[in-house]
Amino acid sequence: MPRPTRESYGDQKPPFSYIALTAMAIWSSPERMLPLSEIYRFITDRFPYYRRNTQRWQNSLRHNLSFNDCFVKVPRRPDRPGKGAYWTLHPHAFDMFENGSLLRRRKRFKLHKGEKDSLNAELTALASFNRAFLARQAGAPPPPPSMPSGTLYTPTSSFMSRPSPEPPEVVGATALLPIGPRPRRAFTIDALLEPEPRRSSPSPPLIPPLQPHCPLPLPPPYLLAAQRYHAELLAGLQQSCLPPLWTWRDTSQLSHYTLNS
DNA sequence: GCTTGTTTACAATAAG
DNA sequence: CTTATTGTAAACAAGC
Repeated sequence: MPRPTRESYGDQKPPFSYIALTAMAIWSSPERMLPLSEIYRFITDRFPYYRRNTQRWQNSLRHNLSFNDCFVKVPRRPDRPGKGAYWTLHPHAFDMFENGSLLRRRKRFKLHKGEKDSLNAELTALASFNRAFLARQAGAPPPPPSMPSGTLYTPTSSFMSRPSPEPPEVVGATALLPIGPRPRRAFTIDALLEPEPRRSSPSPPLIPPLQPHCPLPLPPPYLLAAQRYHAELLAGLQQSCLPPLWTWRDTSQLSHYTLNS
């Protein structure tokens, strides 16, 4: 645990809003996304002021996470078990802070209803996708490595067996992007298990993941599919985010930030 | 019971 | 002064 130095704000309240503090935490992480507990830890590690009255400010921070559209809750990958979801920044929310001042935003970032709906549909589809994989993992033994990559997923778990008009091999994606301009592959396990995302038109190359999680024993196909989805999501987020918004000015204490121009 | 997350309500403060 | 943004409290649900 870092000790406060005379360079830090010490016990004084840092001149950053909760939104700014949360954005710093998210942005400082390698994957640009953090669970809630890690956001807490980032703040308490660097700003001693927030080591007291934790109930109060953490409630406020959670309020900000839910209330502000600039924060996006991303479901955990099935191979990353843990509590709570990951929080990241919306790709369109990076001009919130004007001229390097993290003290107050230029304007509130607010999504229109259509954008919000399609984003929520996509994220709930991802959550359903993850749950389906977990259910399959728990119910049936992991698929043999010889499983053909085009194998359709037949839902067997209880939560998938609700009466539904759509084909059963579509996992929770019935409402995926009914409106909205972003084209994306059909969110079926079949589509995600394909070796390469086929793109009808040449699209800009995706930014490679910062930390490719690819252990030597190759994970089963459904894990690859989930990883690919998250990689695409992350790449999409990063395309409008690079280069990093701010850097540390004091690397020993990490309490002062400067915004890159 | 605790953590995470959502939501409403209202006070406080900065910005225009 | 008016409005927009931020901070705080609180009720509540879901999941572990």
